[in-house]
Amino acid sequence: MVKNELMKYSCPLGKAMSALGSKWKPIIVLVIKDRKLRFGELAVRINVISRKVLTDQLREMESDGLVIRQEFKELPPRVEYSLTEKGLALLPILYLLEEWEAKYHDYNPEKEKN
Amino acid sequence: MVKNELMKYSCPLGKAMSALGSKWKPIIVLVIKDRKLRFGELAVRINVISRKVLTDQLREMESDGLVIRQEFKELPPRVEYSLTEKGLALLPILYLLEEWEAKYHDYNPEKEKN
DNA sequence: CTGTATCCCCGTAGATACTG
DNA sequence: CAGTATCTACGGGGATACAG
Repeated sequence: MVKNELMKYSCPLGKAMSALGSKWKPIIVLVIKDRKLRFGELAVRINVISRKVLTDQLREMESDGLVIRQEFKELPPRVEYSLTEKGLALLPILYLLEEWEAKYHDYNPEKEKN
Repeated sequence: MVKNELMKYSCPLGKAMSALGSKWKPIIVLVIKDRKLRFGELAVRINVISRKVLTDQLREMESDGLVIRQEFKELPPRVEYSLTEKGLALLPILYLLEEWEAKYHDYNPEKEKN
């Protein structure tokens, strides 16, 4: 969970990366977007993630203040996840990362002059 | 190295995160910035990283087209690292991440209305 | 339906010593 | 100075089975 105490308490970027620097968290943020999604919907849309890992990631994101978990006491149970303001603020940054990847995905650095 | 084949070849964000989603790469990008830094200077500025790991990360970043490695055939040897255009394009995004962290580092999601 | 409980693998990264 | 070469440890992530 705590990737590295040193990281968490030193540079701000380290803290940021420990909040979203896992394999799945950025993707979960992108998938939830501005909607509310049930656990099962999330699992379907990210169909390569196991349920255990999805649960783990969501729990961590919840305690990092990225997502809200809303549980309905019904049968069958229903749980809806949505982004907090903090999580929503991350969206445009993730879009920038996607654009960056799209722009440079075939980039080959020709020996740059100095 | 290849974190996960599925990730690398599916969603663009997955590819982006595999290029900078490691523990040290974002920090290395921020430290190099628009300068050229020698290996030893990097090691000093990120003083908690071991030399082996620093080398590994730099090699991967080189093959991902993020950094340029310029070797001078001198004695004692000198090697200078700098960001490519691709790496430089990452800088503003990382700054946004820092701002995001700074803004929300004490954020506590009050039960948001729906 | 929404999770837990286990168990296990493998990769990342750390420590240390050595080299051209 | 700028790395390699080993060896080791840890823990994230995956598979599977079970539970409320």
